Amino acid sequence: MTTKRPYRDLIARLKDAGLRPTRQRLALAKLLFGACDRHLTAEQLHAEALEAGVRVSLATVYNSLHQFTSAGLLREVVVEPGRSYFDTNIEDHHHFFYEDSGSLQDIPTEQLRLTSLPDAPSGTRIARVDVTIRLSKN
Amino acid sequence: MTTKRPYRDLIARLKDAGLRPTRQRLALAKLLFGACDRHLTAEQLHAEALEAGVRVSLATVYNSLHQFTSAGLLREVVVEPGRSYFDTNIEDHHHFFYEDSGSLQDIPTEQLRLTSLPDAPSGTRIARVDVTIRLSKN
DNA sequence: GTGATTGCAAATCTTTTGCACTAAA
DNA sequence: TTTAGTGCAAAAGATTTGCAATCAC
Repeated sequence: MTTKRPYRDLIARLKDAGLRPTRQRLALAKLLFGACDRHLTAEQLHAEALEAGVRVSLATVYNSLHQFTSAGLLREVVVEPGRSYFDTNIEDHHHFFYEDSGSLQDIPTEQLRLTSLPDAPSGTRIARVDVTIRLSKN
Repeated sequence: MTTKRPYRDLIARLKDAGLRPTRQRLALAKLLFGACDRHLTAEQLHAEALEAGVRVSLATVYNSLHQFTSAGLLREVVVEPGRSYFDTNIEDHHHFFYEDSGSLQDIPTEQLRLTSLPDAPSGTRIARVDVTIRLSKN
């Protein structure tokens, strides 16, 4: 588990994305892509890294998250003023947002499919469609 | 145009919402609700107020926007990290977001209707569904 | 070696807050 | 009056940036 083995894929993944597999990027990538799909803020990822014994600065976490996003490894999700989430699921999908806890959850694709979309205004094209279902407590 | 006439409705509107029709709130309400539907940031509204010769502090603009939102006169829309828009259209509707200019535009209701939604997870109810179509330049 | 990456601290930007002052009822 | 509302300046958060030190290749 702590061998070099699990880094194999990650190194390739970073290289393919044009990013040098530095110690920090690898450690962050491992936390992000190691397990299931996740929705994390920079702050949260930074805390996880420190807990895992990875020395990395918050600035580098921000930089890495944006680099991963530009490279298409992550998706940035904005649902609250003043806070960005980074989603490891880059498939086409949508979100539940729990207003009370501020957490995000993927909506299974088959449960929400947009059948018809408006045309993009002339001179533009649709880059992405985000559906957020905001949930409050009963 | 600068008579007291146009304030009649606004005064009633604020009073109905449980807000004292102060000079600042009235002026802001006039800018917000005077014409067509708008999408404004606090900063933008503050600038407009100053241009219109209304002396009001940015803090009061923020306060008023949130009070209007709580009162159901406005809707807060979050599409970009670190910036909130306030939408004078409180009907059920969705948005185009122009990524290059950072501006919002309503999508005519009939052009995007969600036919099926997932059930709300137990213990929660759907407070709102936001669809944002992100547009980039061709 | 050399250019990319990192860490730190300072800067920036939006938004909120505390509190004395002012205005609406 | 009396209580809500306002303005200011300071504080708070999240994020970014500049630059010297460090690391990957």
